[in-house]
Amino acid sequence: MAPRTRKSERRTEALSRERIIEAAVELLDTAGEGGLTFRALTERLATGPGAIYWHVANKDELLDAATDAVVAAALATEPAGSPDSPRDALNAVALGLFDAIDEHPWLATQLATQFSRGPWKSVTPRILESIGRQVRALGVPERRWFTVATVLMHYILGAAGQNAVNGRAHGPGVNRDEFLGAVSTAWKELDPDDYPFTRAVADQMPGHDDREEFLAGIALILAGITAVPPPPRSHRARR
Amino acid sequence: MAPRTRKSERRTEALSRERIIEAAVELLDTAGEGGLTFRALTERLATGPGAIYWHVANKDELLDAATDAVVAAALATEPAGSPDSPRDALNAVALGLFDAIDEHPWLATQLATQFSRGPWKSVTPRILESIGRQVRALGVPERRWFTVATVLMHYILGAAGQNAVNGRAHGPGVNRDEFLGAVSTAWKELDPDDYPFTRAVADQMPGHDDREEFLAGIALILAGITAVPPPPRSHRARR
DNA sequence: ACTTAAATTGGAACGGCGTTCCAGAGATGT
DNA sequence: ACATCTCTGGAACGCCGTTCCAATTTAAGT
Repeated sequence: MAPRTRKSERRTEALSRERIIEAAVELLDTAGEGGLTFRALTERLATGPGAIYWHVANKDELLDAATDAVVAAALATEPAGSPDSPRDALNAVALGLFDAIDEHPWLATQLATQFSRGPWKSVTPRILESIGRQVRALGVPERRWFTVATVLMHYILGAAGQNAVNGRAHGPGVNRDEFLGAVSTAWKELDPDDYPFTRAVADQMPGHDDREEFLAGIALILAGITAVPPPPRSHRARR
Repeated sequence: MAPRTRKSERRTEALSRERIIEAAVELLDTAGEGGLTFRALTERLATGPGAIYWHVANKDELLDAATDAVVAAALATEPAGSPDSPRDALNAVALGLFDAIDEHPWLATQLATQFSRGPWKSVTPRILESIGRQVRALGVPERRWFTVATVLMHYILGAAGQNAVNGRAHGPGVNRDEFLGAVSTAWKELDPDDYPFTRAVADQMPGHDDREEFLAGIALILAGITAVPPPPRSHRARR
């Protein structure tokens, strides 16, 4: 068979796992979730698929690594000795994730799908740890650590992902206010018999400030912590 | 050009959007998220792609429809006049979603990605309405409806999705307890300096009952409702 | 009953994706 | 100089969602 022709010269700057992950993040940021393909990656890195597969097992691992890198960076900001209260520190962690998801909208989907597959891998402990430390600092009894941290984590990721979507462009010239207004009016056209609640909240949606609403949710959960906790386990008020 | 040869006879039972969605759900249930392909669908329905595309715009719409159908069915159970307290009714809604996600594990991913794209379409108001009605019945002041319902929704969907993953097979002969045990031991091998909290909660994870833990999270949020609400809006303590 | 138009079907083909394969170029040691 | 190992990137494979369109069934008009 004919010998393969080698045309281009070898890369000058060596390929590395870090460079690949970095390029993947940039590609996801600029071209969206569907923008990360091995072909786009090979073009951007001026190489071939085999070179990438030498450093990375497959696309899932690459996505995991990109997610982990961005989340780690988001949680690493504000490390130094800010003598804030645990509440403020928790809000800072939450807003850090909020901003990271806002800046990299693909994170929302990626975190969700990563939770739904190999959920307890690298990124989950990272987030749980950051939240959990503040939960512990708040004086929550250890028995309830898991419940409280889990509630906070799910709310933070869910709400941040939701709000990140609101702020994105949904077509040419559609900004956040227009988008939320469109949703609001769409909800007000729902059947009054089937959707009384949704119609009622449709009014208060367009006006609110995202971060404030987000923090209000966290405050609500924290208020639940200080309230009388239900007895240990399987011991709720009965008889 | 040569005339196409027509070999098989036309379907006896007519194809319809409902039949396609039904087949899609079955395919997702049996073969997993990756199991739904147009080729598998054409084989199962004994037809061709064009026939399916006549009834359904594309795969995303099909996934949306499948998700909506399953969620609607889950929320439609327990309609009749059970004179439960709003708390019990809310728990019932939450457990309905919990069970639906447990029975159709692809729902977790699908709901998450659907939230991250056209988030305010059909399925979101459906869930928000079911939760919101109970929030209203609980006597929550209208100003806080959106916050409370949103917190509950994000927690319910996040935690239910997470727990659904735990219960699934992750390889041959790996059941829930083994899986959680493996996660627990993996967490206990994390760096004690970097992950003190995660290591601490690793112990209490394998033992707990899923539903009880799930409901404990909801109870925590509900406890926050009755606690003193933070001042109206844009009025938090500053300066 | 015959004709005609519209609704519906399903086979073939297209472009793009993740992935695999492997010849060979650079580096390194002998 | 050679042998060996690391790393590269072009070509090709199989599967995917989707499109195209001839063929067929159904419905309507006469």
